[in-house]
Amino acid sequence: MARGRQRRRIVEDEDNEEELVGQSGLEGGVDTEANAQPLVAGTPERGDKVIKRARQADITELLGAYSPKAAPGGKSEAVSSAVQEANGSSTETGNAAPAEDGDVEARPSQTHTATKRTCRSRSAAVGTAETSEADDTAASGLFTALATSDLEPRAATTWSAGTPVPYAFLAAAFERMSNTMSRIELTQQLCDAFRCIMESTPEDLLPAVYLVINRLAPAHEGLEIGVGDALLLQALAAATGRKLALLKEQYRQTGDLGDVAAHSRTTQRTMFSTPPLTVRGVYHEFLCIARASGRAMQEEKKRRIQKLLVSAKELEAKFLARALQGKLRIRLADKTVITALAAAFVWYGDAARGHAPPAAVRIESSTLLLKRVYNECPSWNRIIDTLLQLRDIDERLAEHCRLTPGLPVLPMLAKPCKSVAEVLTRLEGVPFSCEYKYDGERAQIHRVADGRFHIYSRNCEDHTGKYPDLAAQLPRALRAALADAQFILDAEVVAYDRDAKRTLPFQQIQHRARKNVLLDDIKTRVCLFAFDLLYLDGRSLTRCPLAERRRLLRDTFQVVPGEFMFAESSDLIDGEHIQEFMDEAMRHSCEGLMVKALDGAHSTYEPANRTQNWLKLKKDYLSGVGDTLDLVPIGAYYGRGKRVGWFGSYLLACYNADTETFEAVTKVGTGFSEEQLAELYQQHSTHVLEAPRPYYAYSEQTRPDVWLETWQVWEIQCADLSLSPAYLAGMSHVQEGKGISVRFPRLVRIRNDKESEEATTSEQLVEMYVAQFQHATRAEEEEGSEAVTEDEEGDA
DNA sequence: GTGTCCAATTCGC
DNA sequence: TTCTGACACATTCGG
DNA sequence: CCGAATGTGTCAGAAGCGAATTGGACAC
Repeated sequence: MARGRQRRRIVEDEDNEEELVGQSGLEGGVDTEANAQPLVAGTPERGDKVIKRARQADITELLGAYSPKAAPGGKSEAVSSAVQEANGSSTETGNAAPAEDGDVEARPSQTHTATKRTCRSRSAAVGTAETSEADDTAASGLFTALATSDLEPRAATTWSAGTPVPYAFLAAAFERMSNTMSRIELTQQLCDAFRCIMESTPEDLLPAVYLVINRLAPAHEGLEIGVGDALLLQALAAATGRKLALLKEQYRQTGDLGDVAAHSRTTQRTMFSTPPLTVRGVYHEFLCIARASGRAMQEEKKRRIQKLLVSAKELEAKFLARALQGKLRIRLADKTVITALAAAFVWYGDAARGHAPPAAVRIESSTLLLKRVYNECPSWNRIIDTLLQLRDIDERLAEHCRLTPGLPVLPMLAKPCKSVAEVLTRLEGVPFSCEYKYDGERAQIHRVADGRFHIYSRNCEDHTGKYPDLAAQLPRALRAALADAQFILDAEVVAYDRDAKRTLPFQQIQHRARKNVLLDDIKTRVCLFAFDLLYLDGRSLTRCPLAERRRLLRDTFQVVPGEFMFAESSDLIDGEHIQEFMDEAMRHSCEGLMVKALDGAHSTYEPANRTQNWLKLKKDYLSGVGDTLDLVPIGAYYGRGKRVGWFGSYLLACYNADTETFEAVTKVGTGFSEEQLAELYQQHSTHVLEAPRPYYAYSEQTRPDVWLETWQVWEIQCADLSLSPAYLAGMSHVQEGKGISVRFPRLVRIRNDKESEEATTSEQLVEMYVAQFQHATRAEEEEGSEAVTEDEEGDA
């Protein structure tokens, strides 16, 4: 299985199928034996990665300074330890008032973990030992609501225990959820649905969870549905016998393929009846669709979708279509699922033991535990498997689903900041560090037991095959004493010019093939800029402070110029220096800065959370600093989903004064308020053209749904200018056959003071494009040979 | 059969 | 990646 | 002192460019 994991679809499918099908009970058999095994063995699945107890003790000691506050009394040992564990990350000192027995529910904010603190009054929070902190999901209202329910799972199910859960049950739940506005209610509904399933047919829980989050398998397995609008519409046409063009038109009007499918369904009702769809059946069918490959793959996918749709009732068809399109639109994602699942398991466990309704506090601590576990082990297969056997959420879950090299961790993300001042207020009174934010690709690098490396992308996709050069370079970066170390490293891969000793633009790295790259074929070299260490030889470091992680990082690795370097960083104090450092970063072709809490309880690694702890500062966030263009809308596209009835995006052009043409530069679909969107639709509807003006320059790939007159000018903010095969602005002026476009366009405002001929010109665009590179070049000249600095070089 | 091109899809930012 | 909007919660303000 | 107003964080769901990949269609 370990072998199979690093390859993709075709060959490994056999293995995967067994794994998925087995665990989800899709083959009918409940398969408990296979499932029971890992629990006993201590480490599910890849059994060889047992973490040594002794090592674990080390880390506990290391974390001693951040010891948990007292857990609330009167709780089961298991839950207490869960709370302790979770609390470990957030309490700076042990001086919080000891929790008393009694009505814990009344003051949940004291007992739950504040893995992330609220930012507003950090100084105050420090002063009061942070007892008033609230977690993101620590809405007492939420947990109280989840703890009160009169659901009788058995009575609420329409199917008998042990039989497959009908897909209609899920579809009905989806429909209900997409109509409830309140998040609390929504979570409650999801919780109820999960409870019904696990009380009656627990083996359907895993496929149900996958259908809810609309994924097929853990991200690193790389299983994708591979169905887009086009194919789906074809299948729909075939299943209902309606004209493709008609369906397309309907899609345009409703913006929702689900509605189209549901509607088509009713018009073409049954000639013969098919067996009802089941949750496991639909999930299994999705798997098959995802795995279809080779000759006539599209046909097969289409056939299977068709089959599903034919068997589907109205609501079922709606959500099947949405699921296949990847837009379930039930207003919930991972975090909500975690909360609902945690609550459901508390109820489930209590039901088994004949307890009274669960207390809000226990649901809260279970949610935090589950969240933590999911962060470090994002595999629902593994988690649900374990939970079903434990029939409870407690520390044993964390034991079985822990950080393991070979299983990617959700990466920590940063919050955008609009100014240096904002950074300072957010990090007031906390030591912090600034790092260059390199313009490359995030990489999480794992060294597993057999000494090999696995490289994962920001989305936990396996990119090992994309960077064989990194795997070859890495051993040189490990210090001799730690040559065999297992680790998980967080870093940025950046295209690098070794002769000039400088980083290259993002477009270079984007150019690399995605899989099966051979060392000899590599043209663009790559340098790794490491900035964090999450795991080292059996120890999870995610709850160490950044200063500590960074120390370990530098103790473990050494700089190899041009191959492995540490992200340039500086532990500064005031805003003045931040600005200076930012300018310096820009001169080194970086995107900006990352600012991170360095020490204390708030500097831990919080996977997947955009916390205050990591802030990102980019020049184009800063108002009036980044590149701004004045462009003219010349076309528009119909909106979908939320944007039905309006234009969802517009095609924008610059003005070529020489040829007196408007040349398409980019589309823009973000930056406007809903109100603005509605207004713009109104306004531009009255300026629609039958056909494009002869002086519009565009390529077929960007042909809009409607053409517009040139009567407005919009100010557009962007991050960079890029060379484009799809846009004709400044065509061939910089590179033969390429035009100029922009990265991350968004609307800033409407320039009512400008005529369309006063828009940014093609010439100006070319100048701006060229200027981008002069910055870096000039910086290099000024700094001489020291263009690349490594503060660690002498250290190596 | 083989090669070439296009359209659709996914995924990086 | 970018952005906005809705919700839930916590704090502050005002009668 | 309590309710209203305000501020903040989280989450979901709109939307962008460019590149690689892959199947299908078509020419040779």
